Amino acid sequence: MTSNPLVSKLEHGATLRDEDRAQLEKLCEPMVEVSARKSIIEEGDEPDDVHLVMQGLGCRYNLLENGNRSITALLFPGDFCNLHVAILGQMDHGIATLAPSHIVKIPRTTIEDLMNNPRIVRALWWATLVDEGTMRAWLVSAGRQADRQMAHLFCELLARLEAVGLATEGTFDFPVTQEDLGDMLGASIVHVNKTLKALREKGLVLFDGKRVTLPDPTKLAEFAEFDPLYLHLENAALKKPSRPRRVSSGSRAE
Amino acid sequence: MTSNPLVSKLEHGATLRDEDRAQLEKLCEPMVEVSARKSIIEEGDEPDDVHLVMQGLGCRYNLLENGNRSITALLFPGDFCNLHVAILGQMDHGIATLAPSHIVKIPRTTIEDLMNNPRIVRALWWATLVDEGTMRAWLVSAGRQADRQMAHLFCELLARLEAVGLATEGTFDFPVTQEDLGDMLGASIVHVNKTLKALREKGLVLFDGKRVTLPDPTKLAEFAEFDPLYLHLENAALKKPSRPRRVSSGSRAE
DNA sequence: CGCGTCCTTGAGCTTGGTCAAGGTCTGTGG
DNA sequence: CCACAGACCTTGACCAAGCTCAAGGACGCG
Repeated sequence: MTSNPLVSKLEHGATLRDEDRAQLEKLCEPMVEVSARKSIIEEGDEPDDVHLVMQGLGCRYNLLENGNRSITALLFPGDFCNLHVAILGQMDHGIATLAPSHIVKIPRTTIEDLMNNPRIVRALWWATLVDEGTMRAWLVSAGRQADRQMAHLFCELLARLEAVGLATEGTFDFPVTQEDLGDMLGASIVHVNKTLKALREKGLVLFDGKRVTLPDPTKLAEFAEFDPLYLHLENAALKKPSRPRRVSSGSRAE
Repeated sequence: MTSNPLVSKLEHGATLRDEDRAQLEKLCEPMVEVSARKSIIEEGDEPDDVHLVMQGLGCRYNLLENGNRSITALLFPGDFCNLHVAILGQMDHGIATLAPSHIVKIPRTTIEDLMNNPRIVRALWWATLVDEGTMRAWLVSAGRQADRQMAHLFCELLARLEAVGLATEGTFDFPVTQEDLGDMLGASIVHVNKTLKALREKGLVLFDGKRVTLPDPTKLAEFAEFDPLYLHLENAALKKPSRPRRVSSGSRAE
């Protein structure tokens, strides 16, 4: 058993040996402390190092011309900010902290060394695909009403954080402002406030700006139409018994 | 010069040798013809083969419980449907055709062979990252008004299709219904119709269900706040001269 | 104690959804 | 060749979700 968030996350997607764990743990220092609401990488940057969140909470974001910020992903402990540094030049989005965090900067060459270990390559590829699935789920969710969308987000957070031991009994730390939440959902701060109130009155979500409590996760998942398949976790919270089948009249190729 | 869409796409992201091109071209047969609106892979499937679009138009989609379909990506010639088959088990989304298409099915083992060629691995990784950037751009776009969002989509299509020689002079084939367009934008069919009318009256977009004409791409890009950075193409259409800088009061780490 | 940041709520307006009706186009069978 | 059906497009009327503006309250920190 390890307390390293990178290792415990990757164990969900790949089979690692002790030597792999040691190699991964060696990556995770030295850590830099970054306070809340700091920019780490900006759109257009060409960073030399790969950044990894070890503690706290970061996000991917894009700024719009009207000054709005769109948050496209949350980065929890064990999540990489820019693993692709060696392939793409400029960043097409920014990275910032939402809460006080510990970040590691890993030189590009160290990452290239990792690529010689096929089990680690596989694990990192798995993590990338989960990130992609998560973004897809956000995109689908963005087309729905704000209350469902917000409920879906909280379900996802519970499932993700439970998988790395950061949530128990339907509660977890989530120190963000309502404005941050609005940037995640593409909603105004006023509407976030009213939506939170509605979910609270339904007994689905309690949130005080620091911590989230979900009194009845199953009921919340039903309300949100949440299905954790996209997280590709073995024993995900809120897992559905069976897959929904096609509704429309379309027919299958061949 | 090749007419193979996979090769000409990957040349934008990696440097290939003749032997690499030959190896890639060998993948691309035999092709299967699939008519429009057919399901190719469904959510929950565990496909054995990797599917690649060679001609036509496909999409990634998710079905919601109310029967709505959310299209999360468009698959043009040269795009893989499920390159990750070896890493993830179940599909967390479906793949379908929108237009009549030619599809290749590549056995998993052939893909594993490809992974021994580092230039091809790099090229495929680049393609995956571009897909990811594209999805991120859709997510950001989803938070904006339908007319801007639609304009953004048409700008993206122009840039992507120009890069593979499928668009000239601001016009390209795009045989989808307004309902399909609604599924891409998360908008109702009625609103799609009215939005198309508004863009037409502004002289920005002409679309007849088969073909798109953009009379003034620069003006459209300005309206859409389109920036092709996320496509990571060397000589992208509609490229902006400089990157926008941070507006908010946030400060940088360190 | 005072200021800044964040939360809360109401009022009015805009965007976009739903419903309904009719129009166009195309392929098929008489 | 025409009639018809089905799929898709178009438009108007009305309603609901969500945005902006505005004002005030709670809380924490220097």
